Amino acid sequence: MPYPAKISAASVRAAALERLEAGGLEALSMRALAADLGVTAASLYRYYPDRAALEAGIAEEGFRLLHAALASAVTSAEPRTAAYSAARAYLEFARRQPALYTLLMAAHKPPVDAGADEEPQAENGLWGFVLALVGRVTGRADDADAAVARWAYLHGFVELERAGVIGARKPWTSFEAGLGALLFGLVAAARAPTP
Amino acid sequence: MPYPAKISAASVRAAALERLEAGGLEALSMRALAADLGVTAASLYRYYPDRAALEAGIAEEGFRLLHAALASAVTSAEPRTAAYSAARAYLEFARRQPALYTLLMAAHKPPVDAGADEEPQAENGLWGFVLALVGRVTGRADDADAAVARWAYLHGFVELERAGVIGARKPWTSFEAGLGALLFGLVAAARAPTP
DNA sequence: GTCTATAACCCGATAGAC
DNA sequence: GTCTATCGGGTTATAGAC
Repeated sequence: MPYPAKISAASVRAAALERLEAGGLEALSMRALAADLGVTAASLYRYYPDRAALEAGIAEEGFRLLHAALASAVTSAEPRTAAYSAARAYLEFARRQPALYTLLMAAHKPPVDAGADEEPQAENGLWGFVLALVGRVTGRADDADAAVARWAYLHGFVELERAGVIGARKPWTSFEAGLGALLFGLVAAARAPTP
Repeated sequence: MPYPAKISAASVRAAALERLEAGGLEALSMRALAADLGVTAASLYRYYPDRAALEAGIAEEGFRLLHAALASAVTSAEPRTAAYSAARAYLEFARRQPALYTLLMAAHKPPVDAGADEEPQAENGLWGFVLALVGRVTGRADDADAAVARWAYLHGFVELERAGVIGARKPWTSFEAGLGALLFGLVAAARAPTP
């Protein structure tokens, strides 16, 4: 007689996020997740048809969380200050939720399929935010090259730190120094259309 | 009567590299690897006590391969040209052997253990090479910050491309542009000890 | 040194009762 | 909507015969 449902799509996602934070991505199995929720694995399939769908749902929520974290970190109207704040927030997000971050980065793997653009909405919103942020620094709107470069730097730093490459050398100072150098160079490149 | 050994540590590693290239990291199971070699899984344990040891052996070899690829790509004595060549070679290595590259980056996870530095030799050699390469551009020897920043950018670009983030936007132009901007900024920062 | 056989786990997913 | 039971697959690793 369990008439009021014990779980919901939202509660499944929430439990999945917790488990992800705690035990990493590979610890997220349908069985274990169901156990956390006090149900059996079979029940989950009422809310998500398979594991891939569940991961997609988590990623969608993760992109929203990341977007919100970046947006709320930007308190200054000065472009460069804003870019720094957002970069630190990005790094912190990845540090605090490493498994979720990994899932986000692996989320849009499905490379082609068809022509229809069915990218997750939350991700598009995030990309637009980053694009605008960088554009205000370089003075060029829609400067995708610059935005990609910045993102690559941030992502690479996150992963190197995670891999243990940093730490032994110099953790924090490298981040600020490299970010400063990259922004400096991007601004210079935007002003002089380069060789 | 199989007296001459069918396999060896080296042949195991070689087969593992092939399989890695073909089927990705998760396709590298002791069973499948043994099947490739024409033996049973149990035989592998004569040469590597467990899976972790095998992966470590592969990683060691992978670092040597990467180091060799970078070194042979540097044909110019001009620092900036050399840095560009090495960067392209790095990107190409990651593109051609994606699974091996992933394994390399995940290889030194074992974070602490004890005080003794038991890092793989091949990796230290690689780091020294990169450090010298970047140092010649910035004019500062042992500029770890700059080397880390450059590495982070390269690694991040590799991973973003792999994740499908690039491609849809702008693949190649972003790489060169961002790398140029980063190097420009690093040189500038090295000359003026910064704010 | 390689083999067979097997222990002891893990996983995703489904059918059908309640 | 949740359950039990189960199918069918995967994995690392070991014991002991040859």
